[in-house]
Amino acid sequence: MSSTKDQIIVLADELMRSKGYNAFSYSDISKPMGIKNAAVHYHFPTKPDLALAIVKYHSDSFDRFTERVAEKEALSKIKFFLNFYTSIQLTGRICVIGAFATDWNAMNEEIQEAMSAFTDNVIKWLTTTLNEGNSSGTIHLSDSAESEALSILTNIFAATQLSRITGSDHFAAIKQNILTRITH
Amino acid sequence: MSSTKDQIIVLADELMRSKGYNAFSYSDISKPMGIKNAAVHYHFPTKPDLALAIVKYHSDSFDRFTERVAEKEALSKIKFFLNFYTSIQLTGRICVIGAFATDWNAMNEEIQEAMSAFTDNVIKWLTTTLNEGNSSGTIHLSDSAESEALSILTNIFAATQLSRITGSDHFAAIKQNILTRITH
DNA sequence: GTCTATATTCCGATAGAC
DNA sequence: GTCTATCGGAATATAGAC
Repeated sequence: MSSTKDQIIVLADELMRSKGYNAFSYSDISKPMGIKNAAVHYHFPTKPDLALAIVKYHSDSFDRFTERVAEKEALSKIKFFLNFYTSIQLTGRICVIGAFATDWNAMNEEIQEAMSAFTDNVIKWLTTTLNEGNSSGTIHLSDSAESEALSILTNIFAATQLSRITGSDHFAAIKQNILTRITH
Repeated sequence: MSSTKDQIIVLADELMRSKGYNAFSYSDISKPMGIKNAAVHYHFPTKPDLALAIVKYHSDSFDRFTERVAEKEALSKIKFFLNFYTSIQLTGRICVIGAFATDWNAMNEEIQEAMSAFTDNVIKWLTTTLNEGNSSGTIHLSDSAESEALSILTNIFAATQLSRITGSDHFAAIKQNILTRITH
């Protein structure tokens, strides 16, 4: 049981990450939900309001993710992170970071700031986790932890994009390459 | 001196890679060029025609690039390739691969096939070049050449996206990380 | 909180003159 | 090859009843 408002966010997020922000409309949300355009506008008066809600949705989801894996070993945390992207790829979507980056100049400042804060959070978590694993010996770093974090993040989120164009085999190869790199 | 048609393609490409395909309109092209909507439609009857022209434009540009560097040493080729992305980043745009990937499900089959062929070409060139450098000893590979090619490509094209959100320092770090990886 | 109805604007696209 | 003029449609958004 989730509220109409929550259902709208989930659906809008799916649309955003499959067709792009400017390719979906309020009726793409209202029709499959069996409600009217005006009902969506009641919950989210403007489309930027909807975009902002999508950012917050991902920000909250990521916070829950980090809490869920907090007690696990570092390399295991990274694997859970990468497996999350596998589920994105399997459903034909792309990572929210790339989706917003592409439409960046069509977004207002409030949305941009929320996305920046969220993305910085992801990078910080990756950096900290890589350092953890490096200290305990399960992860091997050949550059600074932050540089490796940026490398891994761009690898995996771009892999969801690239595999749309060239096929899912490339996603698997990129994911494996990351694991090979940090464990050798 | 370039034709109106060529100027339209260049401008449409800039718009596509700064605002996204569905965020720019025919008047975004005609107004700055000082012509009318109908003139753009004369050269490109439909918007998908314009998108297809953008793909061909990049495909031709890439072919000219590979010819230009053909006689250079492998590591030097890779550096030219990465420097090309630096110029993309400096102008605030993103790589065309990511731009089309995000709007993938809003594109017709003809465009998708052209983009797939172009992207495969880029991957093949990277793979061949990495093998070249590995044989001559200037490039170090710790995985298959194709996996490393995919890793480098996703790193650098996603870096143009990520740096929009978190700043240009991250682009520099990712680029440096690639070079460190293949030379150590 | 959802509805009907509608306002407004913009977009992609076309016809026909020059 | 570019223009004026315009069409049809879709999109965001709002007013007011229920």
